[in-house]
Amino acid sequence: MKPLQRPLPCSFYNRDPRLVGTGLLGKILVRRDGRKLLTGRIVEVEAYLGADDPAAHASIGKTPRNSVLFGPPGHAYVYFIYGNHYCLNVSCLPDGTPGGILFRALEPIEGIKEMFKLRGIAEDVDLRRLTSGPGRLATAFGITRERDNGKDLTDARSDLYIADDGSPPPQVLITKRIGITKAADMPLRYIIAGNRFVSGRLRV
DNA sequence: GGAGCGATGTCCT
DNA sequence: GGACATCGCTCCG
Repeated sequence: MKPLQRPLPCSFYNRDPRLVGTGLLGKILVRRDGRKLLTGRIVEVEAYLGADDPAAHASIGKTPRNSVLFGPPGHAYVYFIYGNHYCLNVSCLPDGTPGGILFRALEPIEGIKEMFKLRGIAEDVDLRRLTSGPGRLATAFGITRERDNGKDLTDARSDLYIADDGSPPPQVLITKRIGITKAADMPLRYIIAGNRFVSGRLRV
């Protein structure tokens, strides 16, 4: 672990997802894959709440699939969507109260060559296509439900965690969430203003 | 560069 | 049986 890179503590996630979401921007997602180190700066996230948020997986109540969202804060909720893609979330709020943050885009930092390999695309492809989008970043970091669902993301000894590298908090832009049909107007998407690695399509 | 669409597995009703 | 927090390809401009 780098000197300036410390995992965010459990208490960071033990709050309203809206606060966790803005707080996560600029932080670092770290993956250890054998001897390979993959890191990326978080540039786009979305908040998903509980019973009051029809778009949230937690809104239908606790099921085997979404149980991590109802567990203790700071844990990875990984689900499989559209028969093709994994998506990474982190649980928020205390044990028993659901809520989470979806990771939508990263700015790749270390292990870029390995990310291209995991994505199965040529290395001359635009860097913005590497980790921009929830499905893409999960693939680039080798994240699957089988491997990572339920993992504690506050543990630096884990092969997947979230770190603070001490960089100053970025300017945050808030928009509607992307790619959902229910509660599509809630302003719960957070991006780093002006960052070129945020994902593309802005749905009306 | 943007709209349209098919692929495809899993979970819940 | 249908919905789904996506992606990459086609086709059209």
